[in-house]
Amino acid sequence: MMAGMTSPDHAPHEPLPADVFARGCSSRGALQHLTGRWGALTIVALRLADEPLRFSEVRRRVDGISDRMLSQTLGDLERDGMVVRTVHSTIPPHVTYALAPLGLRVADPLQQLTAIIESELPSVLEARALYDESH
Amino acid sequence: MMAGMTSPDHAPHEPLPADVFARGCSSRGALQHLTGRWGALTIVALRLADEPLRFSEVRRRVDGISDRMLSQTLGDLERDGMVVRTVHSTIPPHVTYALAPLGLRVADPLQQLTAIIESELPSVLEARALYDESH
DNA sequence: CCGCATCCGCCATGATACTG
DNA sequence: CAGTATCATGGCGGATGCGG
Repeated sequence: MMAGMTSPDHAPHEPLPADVFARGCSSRGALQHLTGRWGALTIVALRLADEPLRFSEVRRRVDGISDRMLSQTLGDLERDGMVVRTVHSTIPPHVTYALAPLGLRVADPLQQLTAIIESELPSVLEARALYDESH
Repeated sequence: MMAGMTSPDHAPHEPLPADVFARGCSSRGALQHLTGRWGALTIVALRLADEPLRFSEVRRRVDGISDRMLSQTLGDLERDGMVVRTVHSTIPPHVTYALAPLGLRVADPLQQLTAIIESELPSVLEARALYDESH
């Protein structure tokens, strides 16, 4: 029994069990991996690169991420089918990460989101200044 | 595009465009408020409601959120200009939250993201099962 | 060297209780 | 009803070390 809002789900074809608003739904976990501190930036970095990136290249693009968090983030995303990890048997060995088809789909809204935030940052800063004045 | 390309040498106070990939950029904070644990769900809940919601209504829709986190999340979003808080001087007192224009813009990609995750949850679960088999 | 696992300090989170 | 205050905890992230 899922607690949560009763969404106006009038899907005539098939039931949609997934509900990100439901506390126990697995989609929450998947969303968290994408919207967590580093998930979105990692996905968008891979999207903007438009080619497989090595571990250190992702780390360089996602400024400030630690090895540990990058490793964990990529692992979570790979497990969820968002990222494909490829080991190249060369010398020295060489591992690349690329977006899986599913990762490419979620990358689209994530990139839109980062683009909006970047372009609207002045508005955000202005709103913060106003807010801080009266609080 | 400039995203991800933190030029190695540049003037420190140059009016550079916002870059979510840069460690110190304020846009990181704004992104974090939106992609944090509760930010996206709160925004999308307000978007789906399509009308101002009371504190307790948001809490009911965003299943599992605590008073403390909802208060903090709404406060952060209000400060960033994403949400408008309105106090109605009635008895009992009545406070509603609605999306500001900027919040409405970011709600669009966020809602797309949640929709993709919900519809693709079976793929995610299948990917996880495959991953867990070989790890 | 690159990728990733372990130890540990710290902050965000959450449960509970209290206030306007 | 709409929050705020206090305290306990777990996840985050840095430093370090190991394995390929």
